[in-house]
Amino acid sequence: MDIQDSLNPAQKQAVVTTVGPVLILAGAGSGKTKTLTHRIAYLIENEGVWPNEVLAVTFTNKAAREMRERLGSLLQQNASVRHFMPWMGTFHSICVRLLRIDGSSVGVPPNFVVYDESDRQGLIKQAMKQLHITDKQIRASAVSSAISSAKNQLLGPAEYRTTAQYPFQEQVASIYERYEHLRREAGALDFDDLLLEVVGLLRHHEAIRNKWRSQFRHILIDEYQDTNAAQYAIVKSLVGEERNICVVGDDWQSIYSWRGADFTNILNFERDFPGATVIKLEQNYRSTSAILEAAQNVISKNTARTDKKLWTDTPAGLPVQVHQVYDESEEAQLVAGRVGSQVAMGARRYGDFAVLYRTNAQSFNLERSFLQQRIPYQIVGGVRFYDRKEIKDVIAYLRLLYQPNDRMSFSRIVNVPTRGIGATSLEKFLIWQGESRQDIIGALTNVESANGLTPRARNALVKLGGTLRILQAKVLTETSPSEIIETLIERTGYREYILDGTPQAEEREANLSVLVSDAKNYVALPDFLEEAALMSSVDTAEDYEKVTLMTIHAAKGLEFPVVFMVGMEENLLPSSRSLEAGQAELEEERRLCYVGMTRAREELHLSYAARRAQFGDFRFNMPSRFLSDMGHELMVAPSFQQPNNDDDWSELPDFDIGDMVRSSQFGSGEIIDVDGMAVTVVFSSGQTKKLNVEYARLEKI
DNA sequence: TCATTTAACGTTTTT
DNA sequence: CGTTAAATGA
Repeated sequence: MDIQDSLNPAQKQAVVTTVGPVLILAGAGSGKTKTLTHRIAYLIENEGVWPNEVLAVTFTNKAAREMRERLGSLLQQNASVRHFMPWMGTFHSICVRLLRIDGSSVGVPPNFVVYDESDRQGLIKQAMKQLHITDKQIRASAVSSAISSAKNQLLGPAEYRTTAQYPFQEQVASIYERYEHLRREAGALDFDDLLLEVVGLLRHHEAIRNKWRSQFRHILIDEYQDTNAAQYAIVKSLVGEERNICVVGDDWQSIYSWRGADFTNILNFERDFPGATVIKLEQNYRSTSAILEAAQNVISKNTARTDKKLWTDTPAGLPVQVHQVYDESEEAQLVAGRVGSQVAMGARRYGDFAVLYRTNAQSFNLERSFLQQRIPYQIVGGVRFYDRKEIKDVIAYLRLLYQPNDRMSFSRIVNVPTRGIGATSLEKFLIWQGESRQDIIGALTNVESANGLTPRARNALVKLGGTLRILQAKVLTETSPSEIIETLIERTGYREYILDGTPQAEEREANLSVLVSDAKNYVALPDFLEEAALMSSVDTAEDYEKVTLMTIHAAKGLEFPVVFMVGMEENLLPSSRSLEAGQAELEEERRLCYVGMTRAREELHLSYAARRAQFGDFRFNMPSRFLSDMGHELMVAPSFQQPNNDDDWSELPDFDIGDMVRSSQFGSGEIIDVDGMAVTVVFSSGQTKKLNVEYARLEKI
């Protein structure tokens, strides 16, 4: 089979135009991934390009994995099979690889570790503490996003200070400075540093830049509308004299400007790379024309955009359906009910459905209804597997073994499991360790010579040091990651620590087993650590037997036969923040709405509630303006009946003293006190808990 | 000085 | 319900 066979003319052109800059404006559902993979296959098969001369950048690890698989089967069908692959991955993972090789030129240690958002905020809190800035007045998360956007604009602490105007920015400048100092000491890089250091590497080291330029003879960038200034700088540096750069994107689907993404990068591509071939993919293969038309009506209200006209030759299909409901729990019931009946009729499988929402908080009610109606579901995003406490603990141990200057990780695990080392002892130890010019593990084993520590703390530290030293030896002899983890869990007493007799113990242990089997996929510890840090919450494997629940952001690039978009209300979509912020932000919300709608292949349902519990009380939001933008071809489903009781708590069962209840967490018990939302329950296990009926899923029995 | 108990809080979107 | 920070007790 020829690589070009299944392609339409525009796609074919995108595949065979292999010389010079190429801009592919790919509308939603226009076969973008297919085109990209075919292009790579074509380069390798027909143009004699070696796989390792190709650099393909994707937006998520999942997209990279998918592309790798597709490319594998594409190349296998053809004569010559090469068992190695192009460089594929997110900007972040590519940068990790470059820095492992050449990072020493810009002062990045070869064994650096990657800090995620919560690590970064932890370090910011430490920096603030050292500067005696209370985290009451400035939130660490605010500092974090300020630092992040500074880094995304390629501003170091000094440059940032010169731009500071307000007292807040002055303070951030100091924290930023301190943070960078601590981060360097720990041998760690945060997400933004990965990009920033590579920018510096390529800018200031001509030989290295030229090396990579001649290595990557063909560069492909997916989701180019979501690149930020740092990523843009990397692209510009890597493109060599041949200028074989191909970017794919859709300004209509730019939804990450709050993260520093700048879709003018795609609008300026022709200016940056003169003589570029521009190819528009406008035929949509995904959605029915009813869905496509409604989506097009929404997006066309934006002013800052390119002109495109998506078309399809598929039939109109069912009209887009709008459902008005009374409140969020009725909304959830409606969705779950629809899913349940369609599956019961045999018309669909659970995996055919996706429910999309603006904020993660909205998943709660949906989950409850799905549980009640016994419909299997999976949440994509939300809490990452690698964000669970037991997992982060083990990762912290591993990081410390690999990078024994990582104070953050050390502080996390020094008293986990409990060893009798509290805040005071830790601080004393760290001060001494800092002065003694040894790394943490070395300092632990020599801690006898430290003074000021209580004998109890000293003994505990020595013992910990011994254990870590043994484990560290295993890292150096390149024992497999899974083996290291297993030894670690035993030797540190971590297994005993999580088996504390509570009902969650089993789940925690199961999570550790998953971690061990995950680790079996990696030969060396650094590879595993990198994956753990860069694995995003949307990178979870899909399950075809479950309904998918996720944010609209997380749904980008996916498609489903039936999509429900819930919470189509003013102040939610568009969000209240965007309404306050202004026109540009509102246009981004509109794009977000467009992205959500175009995920649907056959059926699209939109719902809005008259009343919604938001920010602690009840809001009465207007239907989203995007609904009226969609045109008149919508089917408005029968409106809700106002529940006959006007009690605010109608969905929550009434609880009285003496009632028997069941909790998924604590088992069954008896209510002994009721105080507004707070209910005191004595459980059969003997423990007494004060629970909030709004959050605890208490079931009356 | 450390560990356990109690109170307060939760709302964008994420590599 | 989870997590986190303060308060309390050993």
